[in-house]
Amino acid sequence: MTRTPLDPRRPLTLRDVSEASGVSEMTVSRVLRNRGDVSDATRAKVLEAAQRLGYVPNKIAGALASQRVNLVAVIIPSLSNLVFPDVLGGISEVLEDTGLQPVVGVTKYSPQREESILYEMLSWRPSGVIIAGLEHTPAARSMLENAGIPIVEIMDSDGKGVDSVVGISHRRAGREMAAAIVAAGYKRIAFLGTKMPDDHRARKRLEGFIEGLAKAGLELVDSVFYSGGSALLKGREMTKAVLKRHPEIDFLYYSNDMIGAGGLLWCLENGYDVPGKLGLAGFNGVDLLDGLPRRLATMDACRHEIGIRAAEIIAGRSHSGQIGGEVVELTPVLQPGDTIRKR
Amino acid sequence: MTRTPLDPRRPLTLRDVSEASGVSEMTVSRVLRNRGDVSDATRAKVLEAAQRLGYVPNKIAGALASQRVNLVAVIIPSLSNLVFPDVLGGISEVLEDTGLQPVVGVTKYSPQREESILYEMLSWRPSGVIIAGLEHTPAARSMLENAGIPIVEIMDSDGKGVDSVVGISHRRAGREMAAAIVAAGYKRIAFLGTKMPDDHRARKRLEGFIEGLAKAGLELVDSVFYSGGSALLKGREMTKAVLKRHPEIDFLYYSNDMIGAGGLLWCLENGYDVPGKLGLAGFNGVDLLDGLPRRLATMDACRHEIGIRAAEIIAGRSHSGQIGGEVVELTPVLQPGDTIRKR
DNA sequence: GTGAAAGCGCTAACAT
DNA sequence: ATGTTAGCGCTTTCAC
Repeated sequence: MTRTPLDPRRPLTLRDVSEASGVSEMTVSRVLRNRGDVSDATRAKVLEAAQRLGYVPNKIAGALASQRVNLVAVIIPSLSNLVFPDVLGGISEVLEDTGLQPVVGVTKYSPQREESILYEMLSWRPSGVIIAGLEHTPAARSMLENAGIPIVEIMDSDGKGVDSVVGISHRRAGREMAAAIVAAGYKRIAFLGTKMPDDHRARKRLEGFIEGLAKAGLELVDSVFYSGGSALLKGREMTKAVLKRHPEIDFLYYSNDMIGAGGLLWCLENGYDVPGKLGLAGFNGVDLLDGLPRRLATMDACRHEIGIRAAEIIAGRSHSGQIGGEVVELTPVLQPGDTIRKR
Repeated sequence: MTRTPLDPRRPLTLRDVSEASGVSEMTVSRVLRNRGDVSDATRAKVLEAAQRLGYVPNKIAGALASQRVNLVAVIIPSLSNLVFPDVLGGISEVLEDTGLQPVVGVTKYSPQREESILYEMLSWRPSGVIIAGLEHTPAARSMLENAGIPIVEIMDSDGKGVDSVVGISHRRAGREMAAAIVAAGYKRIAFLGTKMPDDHRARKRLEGFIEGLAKAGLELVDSVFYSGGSALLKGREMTKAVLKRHPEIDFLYYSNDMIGAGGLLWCLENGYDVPGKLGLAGFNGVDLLDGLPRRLATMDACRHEIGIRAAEIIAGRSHSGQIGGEVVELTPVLQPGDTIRKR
């Protein structure tokens, strides 16, 4: 399809607005970007023409000329998680009044996908990258190191980041949950999680949890990992299976609130004495828990604040004023709810 | 900051790869895009150099030169909804092997935000737009009409679209739910929804529902709208309130499954005879329902398939082969579950 | 199979 | 306050 000057579907250019308004391209450009001094009269002429024609600027050309792109790459493992939408909320909130725009990529917990999404996004020369986790393929890590833009790795602070890091220590979260459970007098404890070899944060929580139990001379009675399907349903099924196998269990630690909620519903329906004879806890602090018949014990993962702090670093508005290499470790708070007994 | 030729943070260009490999920029470009004939020897040299240097192509320049952008704008109202992540899943699935990349914008149900996000996205000259709903500001509609690229409006088929449309009739969904409820013998019916003046699909479902009741000579006993907070919790609260106000109610129709689930849990805890004396239904068919103590009646909104069909149209792979103006009306299926009594 | 030249639509820098 | 010039880093086109 050739582009004649008369083709009505040819996207409009600055030149069209320039001709329609009798003002130079440069001045049109200035008006449209609110730059420099332009008289009210010409400004009005230009805006009228642009609006009448329905001109939409070409950011591709603009970005190439100015070497500036108002995009921030945000790379996360999943959207169906309830946790990442919260992080994104925090990010948007901050970026909204900076002129920066988040662009989201989803890796599905695959390091290979992460690598290729990162490559794709970097090829648009964004102003910064916010990426979940500290574990990346060597190629991805090297891209991040050489990108020459601010990088913020989020969610996890257990390890060394490429540049800035905003997260929580999942290992510590696991340890503290173990400590709370032990302190409440539970002794025969099992772990239920989703099978996600590349969910390093869930893995670290489990490691910390085991460590915490060990400190009290305890070991996990059992651990189960499922994958796929409705998390709520999986939580039920896993709970039923593990309690059948080990009726002596007195505490179930779930790797996330959704499966924990499923487990809680199942236990209540089946007449378990929660938290008297059987304690339960999840992780994340999702607001879905507010609607359950009983409050599942959990730990707030600071999702919204992680988003805010990460975006602030990218926007150069971080509290510290530091340039790069900032490390922010947030502290998740244990919410004992009604599924850990009081002592 | 000036860019000396020695600055190690200056992004690499084709020229750098060209010099490092002793091959012309043009040939490097061909290798990197797998275009045209290049001898294996030079191809190897180029790839080696590109990899060694860590070259990441500049898509901005590429897009400007080629007038081709592999981006598809996807504009939706919310991510925390459980429904849009499913649509996105369908979209990605299809686009994955077309070289196209979805870029997501979230409007929060604000027409103004939708307009500005659309403007922003169009300024990157995407290859297509997938946008939720048929209702837009006049300016947004005009941008869509003049964009000169495929537009697919999704989720809703009750109205006239700009170009292609893939969705379901929410009015009809409401009518059919009403018919099913009436057929089951319920008579004193209330509606519970979230207060969302710009959620046109929820509005149309309610309108269709009222219409369906009218056909049987019935009227809504009550309707309640809440906003904000955990949907599950809101569902509980609304249910409690409305049943207190109108104890004679024998059916509750919820505008979405999440508040429906909250209502279901509350009713079960409070000893209501569901579905004998009180029937319940939601909308969407979210898989969370699988994990509830009883299956909430619902209607599948065909979210995943909507994503697939929309993406196929953008990718030019639609079954019909039609160019533009395609209208696909999907048929939501009533899933009676265990909360509508059988006759 | 490879290279040289022109230009995509803008904006930085420098006039005036 | 407004205009002119020279690219931004690629790809298209055409030449060899």
